[in-house]
Amino acid sequence: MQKDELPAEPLCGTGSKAHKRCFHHGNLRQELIAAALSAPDIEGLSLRQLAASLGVTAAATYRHFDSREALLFEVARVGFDRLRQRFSAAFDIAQPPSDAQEARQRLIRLAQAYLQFADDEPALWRLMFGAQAEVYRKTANVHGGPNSYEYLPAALLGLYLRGVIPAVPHDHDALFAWSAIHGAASLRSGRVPAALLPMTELAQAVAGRVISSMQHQPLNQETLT
Amino acid sequence: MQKDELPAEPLCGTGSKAHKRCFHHGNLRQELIAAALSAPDIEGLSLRQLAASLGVTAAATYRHFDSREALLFEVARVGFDRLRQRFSAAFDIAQPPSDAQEARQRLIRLAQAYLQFADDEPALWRLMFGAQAEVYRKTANVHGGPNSYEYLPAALLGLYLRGVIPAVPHDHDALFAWSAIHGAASLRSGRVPAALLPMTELAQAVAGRVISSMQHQPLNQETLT
DNA sequence: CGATCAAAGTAAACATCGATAACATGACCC
DNA sequence: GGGTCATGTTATCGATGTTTACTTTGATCG
Repeated sequence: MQKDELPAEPLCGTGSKAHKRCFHHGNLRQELIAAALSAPDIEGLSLRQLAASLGVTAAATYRHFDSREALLFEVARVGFDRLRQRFSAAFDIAQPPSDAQEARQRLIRLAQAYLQFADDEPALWRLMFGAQAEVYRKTANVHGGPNSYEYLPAALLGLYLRGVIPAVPHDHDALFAWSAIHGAASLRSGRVPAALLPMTELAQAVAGRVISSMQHQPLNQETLT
Repeated sequence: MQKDELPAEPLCGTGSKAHKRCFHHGNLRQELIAAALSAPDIEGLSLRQLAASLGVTAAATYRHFDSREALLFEVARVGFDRLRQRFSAAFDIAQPPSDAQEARQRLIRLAQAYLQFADDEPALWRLMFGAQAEVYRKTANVHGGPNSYEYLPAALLGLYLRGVIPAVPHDHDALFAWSAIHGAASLRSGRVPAALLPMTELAQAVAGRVISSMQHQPLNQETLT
């Protein structure tokens, strides 16, 4: 895949400065995580097979992780960090958008980053947002820097700042936007035929409609809370 | 739970009229499905435990299902049928909405049915729309009657017929609406805090915004395809 | 330099799982 | 009443996650 994000874990010696590596296999911990990351089905992977693929016994994994779950937990952590990196590439959260057009593009790029991630790393995506999402989501941001969850509200606020939408976005607007983007990614990941259009098109369709939903005050009949 | 939907499977005798039951355990097939339906984690259930809970050996299940997957497949079928029942209770697809207000309420009720289902039967929901969604979705409508997937387009068309939205809904509109509703259910099912507001509120917020996104023609800058 | 000792591997075992094969039984039909 | 076949049981297999006991390794220090 690519070089990984985790800081080098404690090597062998306790107090001394980090030498090269310890002995035996090297730092198995990282390799286990890396191997798991590139597995076609992360949630369903077998510890024994994973260990064997690294030329190591299954029991060796328990020197580095309490359980299979604990390994997946660390894998999910890497996943959330990768997602955050993609978000940070979509726009600089510290800088307001230059104009209305840029404000729109930010939301589109954000949606596209989300969708592209699900496309690029489907197994990792399923681990992070699948059945066990509740568990793994906790790992979302132990890291420093801006939180993954800050980007969407920031993008929506940018739309207001540049006059694209008439009111400060409500919490419900952010939830709605997240739902729409996440739902689109989920349907696409599930190969729902309608969601399999070219991704830039999908990102624009979703982001554009999210913006459209906020462009006019809710009409008289139903208050949208 | 409730009495189940599947027609009584072939009893013991081939040709005769249905007597009481066959012998041994009775119609194990139905009871396996029923027991699986009420398991706290359907995807993760163990055939052996399930069989044991019915006082039967694990091997007995293979008289009725080719594999564990085949059982889950049938469970998913029941799930999709239950979901369709909820949809059909939301509105009569054969009847156009009486007026604009009713057209709106139809979409809200549809969203609420979807969300309520995910709330009421979370394990079944995860089976149907989780990691293996692609597999199980095929079971969605073997049944007769209107397909689950027809309700959403019908609701959107109703909005147009009653003048709530100015144009015939595009396929992308239906995809967007589904994404938003499905995404909201997914976030809620994953206990994302923001999605844990009272469900009627959530349904209104989502459906209202879906409608709002279609109430005005897309503005000049981005064609929304 | 060599003894020490903890970190990091192995090997073997256990319980559980899905799945299969061989056998047993009892309901039904002629 | 005997045959037959659907439906159960028992026994077994290979794979899995996990634990235990043992061994190996090499960094550390007197």
